[in-house]
Amino acid sequence: MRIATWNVNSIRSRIDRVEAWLERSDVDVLAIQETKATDAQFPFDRLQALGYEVAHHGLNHWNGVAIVSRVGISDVTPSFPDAPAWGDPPVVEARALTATCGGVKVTSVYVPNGRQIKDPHMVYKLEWLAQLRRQAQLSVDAGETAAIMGDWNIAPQDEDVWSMEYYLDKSHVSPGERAAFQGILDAGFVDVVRPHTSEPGTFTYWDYTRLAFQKRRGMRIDFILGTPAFAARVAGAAIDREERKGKGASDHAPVVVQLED
DNA sequence: ATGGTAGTATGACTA
Repeated sequence: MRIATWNVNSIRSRIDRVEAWLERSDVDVLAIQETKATDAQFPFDRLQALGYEVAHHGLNHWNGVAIVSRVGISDVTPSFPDAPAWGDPPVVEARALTATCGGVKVTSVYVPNGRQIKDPHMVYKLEWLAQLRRQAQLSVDAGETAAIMGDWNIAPQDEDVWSMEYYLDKSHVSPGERAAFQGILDAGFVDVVRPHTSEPGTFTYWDYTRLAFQKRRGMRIDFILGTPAFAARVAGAAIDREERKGKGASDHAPVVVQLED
């Protein structure tokens, strides 16, 4: 079974690319982030025509997460217990979606950006991750075959950004964010992709501006974290940076894991 | 040089 995650930055503007990528990548399950759509706007028919079942959680034109699967999809659950709210009035945003696909409990996450070190959105980000950690701990303790995958908006290690000097005092690399990410690992989850993609300069995201992709100025912020039961089945992993190339690309590349049966 | 580009309910905000 092949399982992947991809921040597509709008499913409506990216649907041709997503369709083409699903056809050539041969993935069975894809967790999508930033659909930027409501259910009414989501192109369910296009993905269903390729043989995938689709679960989507989108409230408006911001955020939005989905899971598409051709190995079955059940127990679909939007968000997670005690997820904090954001905005005025405060709303629990569409940033997480869980479903069971082919015997694996998959959670698609779009972690809040944080914006700046001293920004209310950073407080929201850290609280969101603290609550996610609680769920992660329950999942590990229950012995589940589960993965939390998506855009974490955190570069956990210095080598996960093209320049620490550039990111000094910016979000994504701060001690607080890294501690929050480490919290998920401390709960027992494992980064199952890094061991297979350890080459220096391996990133999953490149800013649209300043020719960042061409200059190889990226960040590794998209991760597939699995429970020990999930990690034990991982046979390989890859980051499809080819998908970042050309006109109409998302600013994120898909991340893929191969699971043994 | 708070620029650049891409997305959206687009002349305003998010990433």
